[in-house]
Amino acid sequence: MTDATVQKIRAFNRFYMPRMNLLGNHYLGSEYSATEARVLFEVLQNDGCTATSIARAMNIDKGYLSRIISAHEKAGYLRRTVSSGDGRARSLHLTETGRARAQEFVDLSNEEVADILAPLSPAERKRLEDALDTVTELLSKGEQQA
Amino acid sequence: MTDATVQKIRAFNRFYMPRMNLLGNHYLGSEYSATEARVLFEVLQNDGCTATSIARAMNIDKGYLSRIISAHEKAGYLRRTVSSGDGRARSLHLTETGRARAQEFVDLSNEEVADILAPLSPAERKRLEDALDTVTELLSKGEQQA
DNA sequence: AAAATTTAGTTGGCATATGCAACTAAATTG
DNA sequence: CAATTTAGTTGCATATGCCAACTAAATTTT
Repeated sequence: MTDATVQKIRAFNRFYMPRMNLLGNHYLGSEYSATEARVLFEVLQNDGCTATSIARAMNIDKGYLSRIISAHEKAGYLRRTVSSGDGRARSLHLTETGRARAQEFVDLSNEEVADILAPLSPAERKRLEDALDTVTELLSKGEQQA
Repeated sequence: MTDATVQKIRAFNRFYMPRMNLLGNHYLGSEYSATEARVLFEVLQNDGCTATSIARAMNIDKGYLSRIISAHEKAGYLRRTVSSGDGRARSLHLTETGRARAQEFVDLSNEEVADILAPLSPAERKRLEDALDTVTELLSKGEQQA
C-alpha cells in the first residue's frame, strides 16, 4: 500500500511547502492571517457567495468564519446583503477597498513567487510549467466527486 | 514582473494544496494540531535534537515550543535528557509510544495520498514522479542561502 | 580567573486564532 | 401547521504566537 509514488509525493510536499512559504499562519509576510486573506479571495473570485459556501470551500468552522466576515465588514472590505431567494443567507460582495486589499495580496504573492523563479532561465521556466501541467493533469484524474 | 510562470505556480498552488489537504490547522484528520505533529516528526527524524534546533527548523517561538515539548513529555511521547556536551540543552528522544504515535500520522498521511493516487496507472505514476522530480530540481536552483 | 555577555530553556502574561456547541431566524418537509 | 433542517451568530474553551523576565550553564573579556 505504501508504494514509491506515495513516498515521492510526501517528500515533494515536505520540500515544496516551506519553499513556497505555504506553512505558517500568516499570509505571506503580511500581518493578515492566511485564513483572513483566503476569505477575501473567496469573495473576490466568487462575488455574491455565502458564508456557507466559503466554509465548505475552505473547510473551516462557520462560527469562526462568521467573525472573520464581520471583521472584514467592519474593516470596510465587504458588504452583506440578504440573499434574494433565501432570507437566512447573506450574499457577500467586496467593496472597492476590499478589492484593492485583495489585490495587494495578489501582488505580494506574485512578487514572492517571482523571487523564487528568478534564477530560472526561460527554457527552465518552460520545463517547470510543463511539469506543473503534468502534475495537475494526473492529479485531476478521478476528480468528479464534489 | 508578473510573468506567465508566476501565474502558473500560483494556479498550481491553489489546485494542489486543497487536493493534498495541506490547508487547515489540523494534521490531516487527526485531533492533533499540525504544529504538535510536526514537533513529533522533528524528533522522530532527528533523535537527540534540541528545542533550539526545532524552533529554528519550524520557525516557532521557543516559549510555545517549550510547552508543546512538555505536553509531549507528559503524554509519554518523548524524554528529555541533559545534553552530554552542553548542560543547558536537553536532548530529545521519542519513547516507544511516541514513535508509535508518529507512525500513526505517517500511516494516515500515506493512506490519504494513496487514495489520491489510486486512479493512476503505473505508467501515469511514473510520469508523475518524473514531473515532481523536475519541479524539485528546478526549484532547488539558487538554493544555497541558509 | 572573575566579571560580563550570550545561550538554552522555562514561565507568566497577554492577544489573537480556532473549534465546538447552544441558540435564533428562516426555509423546507410532510 | 408541527417537525426538521439550514444559515448565521454568539458564548466559551483551547490553541497559537509573541514578548519579556528569570535561571542555569557556556563563552568571551579583561
